[in-house]
Amino acid sequence: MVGVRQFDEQEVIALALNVFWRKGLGEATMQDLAEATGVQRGSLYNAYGDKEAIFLRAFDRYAADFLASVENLLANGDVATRLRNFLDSAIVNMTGGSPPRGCLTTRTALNAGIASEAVRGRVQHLLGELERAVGKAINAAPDGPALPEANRLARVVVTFTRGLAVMERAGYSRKQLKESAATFVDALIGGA
Amino acid sequence: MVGVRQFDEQEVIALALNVFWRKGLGEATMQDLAEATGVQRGSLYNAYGDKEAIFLRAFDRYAADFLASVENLLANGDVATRLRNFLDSAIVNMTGGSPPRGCLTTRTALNAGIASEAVRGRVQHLLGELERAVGKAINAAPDGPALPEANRLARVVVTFTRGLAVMERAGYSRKQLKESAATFVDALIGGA
DNA sequence: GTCATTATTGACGATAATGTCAAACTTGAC
DNA sequence: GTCAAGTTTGACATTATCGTCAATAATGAC
Repeated sequence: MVGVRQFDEQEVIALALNVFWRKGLGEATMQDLAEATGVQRGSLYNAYGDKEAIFLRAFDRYAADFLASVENLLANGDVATRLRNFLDSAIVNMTGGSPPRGCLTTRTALNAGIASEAVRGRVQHLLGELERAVGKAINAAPDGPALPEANRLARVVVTFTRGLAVMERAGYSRKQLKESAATFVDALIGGA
Repeated sequence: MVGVRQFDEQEVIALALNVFWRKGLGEATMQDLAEATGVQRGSLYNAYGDKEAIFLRAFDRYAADFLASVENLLANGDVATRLRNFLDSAIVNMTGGSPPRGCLTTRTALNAGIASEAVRGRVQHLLGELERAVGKAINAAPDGPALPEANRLARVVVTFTRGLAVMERAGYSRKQLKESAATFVDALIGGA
């Protein structure tokens, strides 16, 4: 390797992820990324091609981390406990930062009409993986339902988390979201 | 009145609503609005001031119409029937058009971080009104729960509809959304 | 019919973002 | 040390959007 890259790729992608998380794919500019990473625009174009390529790398990292964390939280307890842990984690994820960053997946999905096929594919894939993980987890719980029903419920749960992400953007507080999530689980599982 | 407006305000706002619905407040340009309405950019600036003012008028119309329609659908039947009607209406609303337009409220909420205080306020107000209408309706149903619980459930239901809107943008079909909604109501009410 | 008032029009300058490129620079390989 | 390969840099042309404005046109009031 001769002409060697002057910046740490991992770090640049992490910093870029933060920009996309706060502004969204459409609103973030190459200038934003250059400022946040300390790498000039020209270098970013040379290294990655365009903004979307950077976004895809950042999103892939985000998706892998989030999914791994979720699988871990879904591993133990009865159905209600697993769902509570999953929903809490999603709420913490979207209300983190100051000001809160919201949910990257949801923001990206909302621009799916504008974004490219590749971006749409990543969102769909992550949502599918979440459904799969939740379905598997509630099916495997000691009091879990049988498989086709578990998968239907998983989709409802994932859909509900997307709703929480929208409500967060609309101004609902972490506390309000947690209360809604608790009501949801109680009503869904019949624990109330 | 001396120099009189050359265009029909109602029609222009309706055409503008369609543009915002398809593109979102941030992505729609004054040029888009000018082309869709047949009114030149300069005239739009003269008549309304800026893009956001046009958006607020369009959104207010949309919100009033949607809310009126929803209140109507929530007026009869047991809790499950009322919720099914409400969810179906939301799904039809967001999957209408070709290609589907999605949900204007949800798209707008996702840009709330960027948008102005006035825009955020409209979104919050509409969501609040929806919660109020749903809470009142399920409380008033023959088999409806008492009030504090009805309101908590209403928030869960409204949150779920926001989730449906996100899933629609992610590529889920009307049929898939309806199936999810049915599972949701069955599980929530215990009708399954 | 005249006029005052308002709307319309098209052009203008400003700003911001994109993508590209040649020149300069850096560095590992030999 | 020299060199070739790849990176960095700053500048450039292009495109898009915004908001404004002076000139022109239209019309209700009298």
